[in-house]
Amino acid sequence: MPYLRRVAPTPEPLDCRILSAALDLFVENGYHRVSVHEIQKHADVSIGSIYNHFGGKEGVAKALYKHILNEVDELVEDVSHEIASPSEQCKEIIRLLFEYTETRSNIMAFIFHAKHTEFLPNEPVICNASPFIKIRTIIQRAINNGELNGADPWVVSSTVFGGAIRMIQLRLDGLIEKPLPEYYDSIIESAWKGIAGTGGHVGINPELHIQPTLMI
Amino acid sequence: MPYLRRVAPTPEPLDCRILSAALDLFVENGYHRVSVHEIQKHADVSIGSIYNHFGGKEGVAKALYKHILNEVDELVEDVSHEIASPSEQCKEIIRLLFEYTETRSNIMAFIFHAKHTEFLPNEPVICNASPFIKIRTIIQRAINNGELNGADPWVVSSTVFGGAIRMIQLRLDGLIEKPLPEYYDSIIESAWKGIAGTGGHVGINPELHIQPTLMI
DNA sequence: GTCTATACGCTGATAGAC
DNA sequence: GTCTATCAGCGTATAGAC
Repeated sequence: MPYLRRVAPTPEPLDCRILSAALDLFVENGYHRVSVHEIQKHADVSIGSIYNHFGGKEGVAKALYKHILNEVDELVEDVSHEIASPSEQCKEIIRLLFEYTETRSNIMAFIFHAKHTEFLPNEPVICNASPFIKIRTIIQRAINNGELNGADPWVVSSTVFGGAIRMIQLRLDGLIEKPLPEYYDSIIESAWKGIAGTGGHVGINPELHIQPTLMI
Repeated sequence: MPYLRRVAPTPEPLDCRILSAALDLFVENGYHRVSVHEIQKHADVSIGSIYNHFGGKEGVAKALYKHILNEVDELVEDVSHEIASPSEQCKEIIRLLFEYTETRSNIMAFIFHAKHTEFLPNEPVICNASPFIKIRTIIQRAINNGELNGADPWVVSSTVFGGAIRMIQLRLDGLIEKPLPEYYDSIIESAWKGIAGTGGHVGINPELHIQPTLMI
């Protein structure tokens, strides 16, 4: 009777409980304000287990970081295989990131809000992680393609993803009140067509030089 | 003989030495990896002085934060008074931010890289600080003006500043190798005119649904 | 106001029973 | 492999002399 077996479901693996608790706590309070004891408490495991599995707090953060990066990497891979046009791949990635911001906000917060170099000193900056490199490759393909214009790749990728990432951060910070998917069409159109109105100047501004005055 | 007096110049005020040292250390190592002893050592003052002036490490961070936000606020104010067109104001602000990224990178890093809520729990998110609110007001004026199009203000401001902020972060992370001012014309043009090429689709992508697979 | 020496709590980490 | 009890060290903060 297989049905009965499901009355006592296999409990969630210990590793997952630890990582899940750590993610929540890190996002909520920041890495340094979370102690191993708190993780242990929230994950309902012993301290010893945490050290056995991950070697310590930094090990937990590292595993979490790798795990999440891997998921994002798969997301990019999936999109790459499902869609032919590089330009459309970018749009789909943005659409999915907007979706995740609503459904898995902690993961997005961990990616876009956490300052990883502060608690993972030996890791390269996140922009050099695999999925982000892949995204820049997609951009380059779109440029070669003619789907995106021939400006500097940094400028193109910043324009394509900068607005979306900005909105994700504003949403995570609680400033934007509506779910991001509602803005998807609009942000894509703005990035691709630009935001110049009908009444304004579209050129580069003239030579204006306000001297910097910062004191520190 | 006023000249002679300058042989022994008034030493830099103690407060400034502390804030300056703290800024460097916070940016280099992150707030939590910097101890009060290190600040004391680098600023060449005693621990007692730090506690007398700022009440502790968090007080130093808070003062630094306020000070820098104030400088940015003045920057926005200056631009507002020098330039009439809201749209041109945005461009000039971006130009200045690019300039600062080269000349005062620590300040930019403190603004755009530090996770303030982690060490200043009671402060509102930085996007709600005065200069950023003013910038959004400028955006709104440009929309009312017709200088920027009538999309949602969040979309417009994210498109206008998202690309620039992205480039600042990439530059601070060491990925972009050339000084940002070289990209200024290009990023402005991309944001205002969009980045669609001649050979590509400019429309919204069709209904594509890749299911989320993140596990945590 | 400035400094030195000191106290104390917290946190990451370990040892050892089960 | 899992757990509990305990340790050692660091880092904030203070007390008190000058």
